[in-house]
Order: sequence, then C-alpha cells, then structure tokens
Amino acid sequence: MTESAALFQRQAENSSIFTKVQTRRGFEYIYEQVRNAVAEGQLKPGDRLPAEREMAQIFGIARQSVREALRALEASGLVESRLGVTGGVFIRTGDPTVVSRAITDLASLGALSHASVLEARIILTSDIIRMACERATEEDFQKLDDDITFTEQQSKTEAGLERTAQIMEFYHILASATHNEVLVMLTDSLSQIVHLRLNRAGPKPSKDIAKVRRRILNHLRARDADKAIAEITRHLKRLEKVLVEAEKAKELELAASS
Amino acid sequence: MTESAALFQRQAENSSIFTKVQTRRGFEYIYEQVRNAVAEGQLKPGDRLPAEREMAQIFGIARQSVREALRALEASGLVESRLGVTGGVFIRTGDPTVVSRAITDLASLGALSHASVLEARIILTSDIIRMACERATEEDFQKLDDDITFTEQQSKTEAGLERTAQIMEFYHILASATHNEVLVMLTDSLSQIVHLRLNRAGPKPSKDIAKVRRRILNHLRARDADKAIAEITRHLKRLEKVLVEAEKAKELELAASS
DNA sequence: TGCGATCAATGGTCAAAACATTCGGCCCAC
DNA sequence: GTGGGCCGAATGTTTTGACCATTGATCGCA
Repeated sequence: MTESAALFQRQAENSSIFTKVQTRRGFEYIYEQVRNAVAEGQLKPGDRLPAEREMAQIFGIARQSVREALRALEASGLVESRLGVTGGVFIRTGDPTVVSRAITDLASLGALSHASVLEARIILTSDIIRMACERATEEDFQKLDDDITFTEQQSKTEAGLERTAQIMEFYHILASATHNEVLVMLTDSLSQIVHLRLNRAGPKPSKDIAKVRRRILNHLRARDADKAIAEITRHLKRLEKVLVEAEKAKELELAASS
Repeated sequence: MTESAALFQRQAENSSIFTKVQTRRGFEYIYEQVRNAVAEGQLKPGDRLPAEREMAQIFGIARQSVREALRALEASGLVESRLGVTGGVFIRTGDPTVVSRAITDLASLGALSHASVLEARIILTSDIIRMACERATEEDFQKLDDDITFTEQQSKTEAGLERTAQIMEFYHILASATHNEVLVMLTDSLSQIVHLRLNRAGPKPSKDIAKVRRRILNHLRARDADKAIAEITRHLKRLEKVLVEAEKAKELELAASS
C-alpha cells in the first residue's frame, strides 16, 4: 500500500469528512428504521408491523429482503412473527434472555476471560447481598429457603442439564431480592456463562452446595452482609477452580482420543 | 376450552414428557447448530462456514432459509459476511457492542426502569472506582486527564450526537482502568442507555461536567475511593433528575403540538 | 342453534435467475 | 521484464413468482 493510500484509509476510518465506503444492504434500512422507531417510542410492545408483502412495497425492496431484516430484528429480541390470518410481525415485550445470550456468546467467542467473569460475578453478587441484607423481606428469604430445599432433594436423584439450570436459580432468586431488574439481568447473564461451562466440562455437582447456601441464607437473615459475602466469594472461587480443573481434564481427554 | 384441553396445555408447557408443539422454522436448525458449534469450541473466530449454496445442500433447505439463519447469526454478533471470491461467512471475534445494543433495546422496550438503571449504574461505577483506586496506573489517570481536557475544549464548540458520545467515553476509560473486560462491557451498556436518552430528550450539556470530573480524578489520584464515589453518585443522580425533567418537557411539547 | 366446510390473510418455503463484488491470473503493450 | 488492463470464477445480494401451512372468520346447511 502506498503512503497516500494509507493516509486515505486512516482518513476514511477516522475523519468525519471521508466515510468508509460500505454498501449498505437493503434489509439494513428496515432493521434500522424499526429499531429507531422503537427507540423513539413510535413503536411499542404489542404494535404490529405491516405485512411482509406490504413492507416490501413500502420500502421498495423484495419480500425476501424484508424477511432478512425481520430475522435480524427477531434475533435482537425486538419482534416476533405469528402465523395465520390474525398473525403478523409484532413488537415484543423486552426479553432479558437476549442479553444473557449475547454475553454468553461473547464468552464462547473468547472475548471474556474467565478471570474477568469471576471477578465481576463476585463483585456483583457482593453488591446484591449487601442490598438484599437491607431490603429483603421474609418472603424473599422464604423463596431462597424453598429453593435450597428443592436443591437438596434434587441432588439425591440423577440429573444433567436441568440440574445445573436449577443450581443457577439460586442466584436469580437472590438477585430478585434487590427488586432491581438490571441487577437480576446481569446476574442471570454471568450465571449463564458458568452454567454453560458446567455442562460442557461435565457437571460434578458438589454435595455441599446446599450446606453453603444454608449458611449464606442464615447470614442474610441475620443481616450480616460481610459474612454472607465472604461465604459466597469463597464458594465462587472454589467453583472456578473445580471448573478449570474439569476443563483441563476434558482437554487432555480429547487430545488423547484424537 | 375444555378441562382436559387445559390440562394438556399445562402439561405441554410444563412437563418434560410433552413438549410444546412448535413448528421449528428451517433456518432455526442452522442457527442453533452454528451457535452450538461456537459454544463447543468447534468453530472459532476466523473460521469460515461453507458457502450459502453449499449449506443449502448440506442442510437440505432452500438458500433463502440459509440466508435468514445467517442474518440471525449476524444480528447476534456471531458471524459476518464478506463479498467476493475470497469472501464467505466467517465467525467473528467477540463484539461487546452487541451486548450494549441488547440492553439498550431492553430499555427502549420499557423492560428496564430508569430507577433500576440508575441504581445499577451507581453501584457498578462505585465498584469500579474502588478497584481503580487500587489498580490504576499513572497511565490510566493520564488517559482520564486527556479525556477531560478534550471534553473542556469540545464543550466550547457546538456539537450534538458526537458530543454526548464523547461524554460517555469518560466512563469507558474509567472502567478500563480496572483491566476487567466484563466491567468495561457492563459500564458501556449502562452508559449507552443514558446516551440514548440524552439524545432524545435534547442534550442540555451542563458546563461543569469537566469540573466534576477533575474533582473525581483528583480523588482517584489521591486513592480516596469514598470521596470519588460520593462525587460521582451525586453527579449521576443529578443527571438523572435533569433527564427526567427534560423528558417531561419534551412530552408536554409533543402533547401540545398534536 | 350448532357445527362443519370454505375462504382469506398471513408467515414459511422453495426455485431460478440475474446482479455485484472481489481477487487471482492471463495477456498484451511498452 | 514489468505495468496495467481484461476476464473469469467464487461468493454474497437481490429480485421475481409461485406454492404451502396456519389461523381465524364467515357462510351455509342441518
């Protein structure tokens, strides 16, 4: 590349005068317009978009391109399609699992180190415990109690995927005690990453999970945040260690078989 | 609906024996297989998927359906398509903006209350400041310093969208001082929501933003986390108040014009 | 009145063709 | 020999048109 070409490239990337030449694909216009309309409040959950054939005409593009836009919007959790004469494309109510999925994907792609996730999880959980110690009602505690009891019962029977999913439920309930949707969502997202790793590396459920949780719950009921945080931190770090070992073992196993 | 029909519906929804009858659309198989392959580590960033025409044959579905799957994967930030003979569909490296976008969408859809976002933001920022006070290097501080200087200069000239985007940069740099990707990502996501609201309700940039930030930076350099947290908390709460008022004014304005 | 058949609107799928982009390689002129 | 233009192959992009499948409303008949 010549020097001037390099210059132009830098300009194209950085300057506001030269914008990068990028062929916008047809469906991107629809995607953007719908997304903006939602952001502006012009489209609200429950609202219906025009029929596919109609949108194709309105935007002046082929129906297939409209459908590609709809698939992108659907993957973003913004719309859903329903069949039949009363069907159509509707704006969805917000779905937090989209965020969990996105974060999990990031982890799958290796963009989030295990260390960062662990650290963030400890910090977030600590905050949540602190808030829960202030705000949680006896009803919140009772939900945690019931969940632990259920975990105890379930640990006696064999279980795979449902089991690890249930294990994550504890953190969801704990976060819910803060009555803050954002914190619940973030907690679920980070839990989800661990959930996936547990299923991959082979779940070796520790038997004393219920015991640890009972101790934490007791600290919570005593409104002793520091002790609860210490307990959960130790637990999370130990879990990470177990996970790393299981993953290492799995890797060796794979290397041996290939 | 008869009683037995209702029973079957409940069973179909809750039981693991009866699974809900749902017509899986063709593209969903591809979407899922690619996503699983990424989660399992069989597909890594840079890897190339078969050509569209080829995938259509492999999976036994029409090419258009393959494309719909690709659009969904693309919206999820997992793949990107490149044109030309050396093009194709490639697994992307993880892109944190997908998460920001998802969280912003949730807010747009009304699934996240402003109060929750504010509270979560204060908590998260406080944690970050605490960590930054422990870990930040002089280089990190210098970056913040430069950013504040830039903000000062920019505040003299008029600016719209770029301006508010630049205002958010401060939090990004601050979070980066923790050297934890997850915290950076979460910070960006919550900032993004406020960024959007600022642009909608009309940015009325307060002139003393730079002053507040200078004070915070001084506290950071003094490794005085508590004072920095107090300062940023006050600022964020004040910003929220201003935002709510601006939104209320905007709403009245709209009501009057219609 | 009830109920089954039919119809219409909608999303889901398929097929075929043409278009646009990119890059490697070939060939020609200098 | 070398530079530059032309061409072709592989790939994603877009269009057109047709048909299928689902769902609810409507009509007609008993």
